[in-house]
Amino acid sequence: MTAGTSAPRMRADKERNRSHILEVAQEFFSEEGVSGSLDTIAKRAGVGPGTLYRHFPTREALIAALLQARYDELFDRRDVIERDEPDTARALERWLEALYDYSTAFDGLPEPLRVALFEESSPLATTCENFITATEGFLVAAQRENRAQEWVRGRDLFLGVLATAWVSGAVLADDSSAAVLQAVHKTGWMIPAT
Amino acid sequence: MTAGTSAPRMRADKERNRSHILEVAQEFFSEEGVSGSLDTIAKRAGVGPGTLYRHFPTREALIAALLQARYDELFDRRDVIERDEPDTARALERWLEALYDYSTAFDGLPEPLRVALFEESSPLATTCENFITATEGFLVAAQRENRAQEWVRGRDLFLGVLATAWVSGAVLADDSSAAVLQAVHKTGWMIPAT
DNA sequence: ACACAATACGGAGTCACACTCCGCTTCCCC
DNA sequence: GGGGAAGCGGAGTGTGACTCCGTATTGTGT
Repeated sequence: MTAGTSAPRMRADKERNRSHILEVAQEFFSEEGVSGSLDTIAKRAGVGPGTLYRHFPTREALIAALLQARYDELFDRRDVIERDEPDTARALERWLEALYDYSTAFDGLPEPLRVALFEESSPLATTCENFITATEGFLVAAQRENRAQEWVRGRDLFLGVLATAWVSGAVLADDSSAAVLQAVHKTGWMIPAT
Repeated sequence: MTAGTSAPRMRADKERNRSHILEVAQEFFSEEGVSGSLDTIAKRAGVGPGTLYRHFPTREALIAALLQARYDELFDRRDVIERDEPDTARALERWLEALYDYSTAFDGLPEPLRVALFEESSPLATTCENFITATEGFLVAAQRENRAQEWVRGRDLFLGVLATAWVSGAVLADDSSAAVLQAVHKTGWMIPAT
C-alpha cells in the first residue's frame, strides 16, 4: 500500500521552513503570549511574511499547529486517568486539571479557544469539540454515580476551565485567586461522596 | 467659599466636545464592543483624533468615563440590596448579579477590567477596588452567618464574576452556558441554609 | 466693543502590524 | 542537466494607535 491520503510528502524546503517556523513560534509565544506580532516571528525565523502566511493562513492555524503536539500528550493523560482512577469525581477533576494546564500553555491562549468554540470554521474548533466530548465522558460517569450535579454539561465545564485559565493569565505570581477560583468551580459542580 | 477644587470650569467648546464624544462612544461601543477603532469614534463625532486623545488619553480612560454613570447606578443597587435583603447569602448573590450586569454592559468589557485589576495606574483600577470592597462587605456578612465558604475572598468572587461575564461575551444567544456557569459559581461559594 | 493671551482643535504625519502579490529561486523527476 | 511545478522573499497596501504643531476659538481685562 501507499503512504495514505494524508501525507502527500512535502518538498524538502517546505518541510524545513514549516518546522523551523513552529520552533520559533513556540519560543516567541512562550515569551510574548499568543498575540505577539506574526511578522516578528517570520523575521526571527528568517523567512518572509508570505512564507509564514502560506504555511499558516491565520494566527489560529499557527496556534492549532503548535498545540497539536500537546494535544496528543493531553489525550495520553486522559487514558491514564481513565485507567487508574476509580473515583469518577476525582477522575473528572483530574481531567479538568489537565485541560487547565493545556489552556495555560501560552499567555492569552484562552481567548482564541473561546472564540473557536463558536466559530466552527476555526482550525481550533474541532480541537475544542474533542475536549468537550472527552469532558462529557468523565462527567456522565460521575453523574451516574451521583458525584456531579446533573444540570451541568461537558460544554459548561470546559468553558469553566477556560474562564479560570483566562483569569490566571493576568494574576500576579503571589496571588492565590486562580487556585481559589478553581476550588469554587470544583465545589460548584461536584457532589461530595456520601 | 469657591466652587471647590474638583471643577475648575471648562471652556465651552471643550465641554461640548467631551460630552459629544462620550455620546458617540457609548453608541459605538454598544454596537462594536470596547475594542472598536478609536479613530472611527473621533470621525463619527466630527473631531480630529488629537481631540479625542486629549480628552481621553487611553482607551481605558474613555471606557472609565463611560462607566461612571452606570457606576453610580450600581452603587444605588447596592444600597437597595443592603436595605431590604435580610438573607445575607441572597444579598451577596444579588450583588454579584448586579456586578455581572455591569461588566456585560459592553462587549469585551471584562478584558480591560481584568487587566485593570493588576495595573494600579489604570483609570479603571480604583473602580475595580471599590467593587471588591463592596463585595467583601456582602461576603463577610454571609460568612459570619456561615452562608458562604470562609476560604473565598471578595477579590476571588469579583474575578469569578468577570470570568463568567467573559464567557458570556461569546456565547450564542440560545446557549445556556452562561446561566449554568453562574449556577456553578454560586453553588461553589454558597453554603445552603440549614 | 476690542484686543490679546491662553486654551483647545484638526488633521496630516509616524509607527507598527496584518496580510497580499508577483518576479525569482529552488526542488524534483525524467 | 533541463524544464516545469512548487515554494520563497520582500516590497507593497491598508488599517488603527497615537503625536505634533499651525490655526481657530474662547474668555477676560480694558
